Amino acid sequence: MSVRVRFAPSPTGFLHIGGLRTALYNFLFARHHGGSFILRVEDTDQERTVPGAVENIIEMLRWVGLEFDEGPHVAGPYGPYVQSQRLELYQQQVQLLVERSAAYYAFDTPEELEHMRERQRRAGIAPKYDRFSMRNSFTLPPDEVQRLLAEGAPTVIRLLVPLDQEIRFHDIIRGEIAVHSHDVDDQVLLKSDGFPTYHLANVVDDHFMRITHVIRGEEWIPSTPKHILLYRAFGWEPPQFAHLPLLLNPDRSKLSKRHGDVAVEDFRQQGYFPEALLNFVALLGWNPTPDRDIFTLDELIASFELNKVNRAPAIVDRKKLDWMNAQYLRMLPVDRLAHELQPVLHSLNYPEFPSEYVARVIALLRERVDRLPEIATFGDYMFVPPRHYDWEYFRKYWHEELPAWLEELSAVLEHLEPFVTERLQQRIRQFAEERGQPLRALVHPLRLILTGKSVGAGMFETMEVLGKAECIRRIRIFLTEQLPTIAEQMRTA
RNA sequence: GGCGCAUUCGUCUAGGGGUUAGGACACCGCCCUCUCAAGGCGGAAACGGGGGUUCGAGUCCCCCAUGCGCUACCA
Repeated sequence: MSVRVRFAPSPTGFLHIGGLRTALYNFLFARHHGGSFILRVEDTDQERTVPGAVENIIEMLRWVGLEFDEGPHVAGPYGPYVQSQRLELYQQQVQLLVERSAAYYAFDTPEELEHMRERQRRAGIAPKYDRFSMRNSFTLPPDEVQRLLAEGAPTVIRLLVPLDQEIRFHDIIRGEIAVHSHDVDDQVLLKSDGFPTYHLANVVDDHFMRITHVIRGEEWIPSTPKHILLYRAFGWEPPQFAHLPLLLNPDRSKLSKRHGDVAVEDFRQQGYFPEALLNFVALLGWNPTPDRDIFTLDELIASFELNKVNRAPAIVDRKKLDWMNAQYLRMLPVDRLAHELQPVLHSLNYPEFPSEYVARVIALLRERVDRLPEIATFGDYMFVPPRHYDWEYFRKYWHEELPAWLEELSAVLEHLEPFVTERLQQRIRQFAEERGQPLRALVHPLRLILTGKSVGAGMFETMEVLGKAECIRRIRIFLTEQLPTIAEQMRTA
């Protein structure tokens, strides 16, 4: 039987990186075994469903390169893939359970349930549906039950959990897990609005969609016994289970927005590469080989093994993501990067530049930043003349004769051909030596004049990319507009 | 409270009876150097505690502690 797995988000918000990892592991498992990767939308809670959430989830997964084989947007033989479109199926199936006495009707109001829990809390016992004291088909006479049903009174259907039984199941990641039926609640299966709860819909769909492996978050471990009970009651073979460890904030709390960005969309917006984000998230809870950290999707697929996934939760470390993204920034082809940087340059209102030029700037600066968009800000001087100068830096290398040298150097550069790194290096070094100065006495002022900053790529490489005309222009502007006043300050200071 | 899951450097992890407990990020130092990076070299840094089992436990078992999850007509 071929492997079939599903990613089953509820459309209640944006895809966050925990969801991304769950989707990724499902995807890796499916691809590794040549199986199918299915999207199923679990929108059984009318109140919490957020319009547009499904589209966002699909778009984010597509952005990182995870494509589904079946789902609401691609169809498939086991649809519909949206639970709100399968209500009739759940209702039919749960009816079977009632007929087999594996489930029963209950008529309690929310207030009655609240009172029950209040009593239990005061008595110091675990809150759990009390089958024998509430209003349901156990406590009510049959004709009364019939009457309530006929009247259309608010009704739910609950799972009849066996009284004294150990429920056990095997988890691929964690091994045997056992829970006593005492500790399993008579879970609502069909809500009074006719919608199924997660538990019912999940089991029914996994069965009819022929899901072979359920790979989901650890928070589902406590309800898996209910699912096992349902499979038994239906007489179906349960799928295999694998519960993934949680992803945590740096303070070990459950991943949340309050601790920074968690939505995949946020990372995209900040200029992280999809490859880097996916690579990073893949290594939270699993690693293909301990000797390196950078893997292609194909490599991840080839080495993925569910039973090698860790059991302990993992903390999301932004620093490592930054490092990983930087690795990709250095190895991705510059023409792609240039293409992606153009919109950023545009949004910053920089003039238009040919991709050829943008590519050269990227090659020049990519080792100095973590994310592509930073090139536009860190290297702003490659696109517009410096507007601010780091005078502190300038002061450090100030020399009485600097104004004169700059005049002379400007003339020298005018005649330098070709205007390339090696020639610049050689000529400026010679220029400094002729004046009994170390190279840095010229390079630093030049850097300030050309870039406004104290940091950046190699000066000669930078000059070559900037081009002769622009270099000379910036020196001339500096000489006439900045130097007269600044020189005066330097002398008096 | 009950039930469940988990526990190796600060973080991600390798390890599955015999290891100087390895790698990566971050951190510190040195080298390189026109600055900043990158890179190279080096450093500091971990098996939560207690009992067992065994000739021998990070590795197996039990207890405790701690953390997290679940405990809805949410998923």
